[in-house]
Amino acid sequence: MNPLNCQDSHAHIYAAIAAIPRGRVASYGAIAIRAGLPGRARLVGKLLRETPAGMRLPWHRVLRASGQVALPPDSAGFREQCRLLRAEGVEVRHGRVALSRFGVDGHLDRVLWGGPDS
DNA sequence: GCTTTGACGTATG
DNA sequence: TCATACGCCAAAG
Repeated sequence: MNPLNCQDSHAHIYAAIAAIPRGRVASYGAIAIRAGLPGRARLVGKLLRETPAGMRLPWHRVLRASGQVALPPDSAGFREQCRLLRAEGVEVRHGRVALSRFGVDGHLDRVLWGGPDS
């Protein structure tokens, strides 16, 4: 395979995140899987960390598998994420979201997220 | 080139 | 619910 593969991975990850419906959330692992990189959730986090501010990406919809926000509770990013989520109608309790209700990778919804038919 | 670090995940107790 | 252990891999030192 090409050494340029990692670049390709980035594109897939961005696409996966951009595909999260408004008012829903997805875990890093789910993003990784959708990007064709199972088991590489850390790469997703790495990428988001390095993502420039000018990027129009719904990064706030990406949470841990536990539903917890992956940023330090005392950081500005944490508050920003909670704010953006609530603005979309997602309930955030003590830095956590009920994936059973809002998670795209939950049980509801390969249908909701996968697209029209997948 | 080896070691450490990290916006993670799953398994166990 | 919390803590510990291990797997994963790119980037930085």
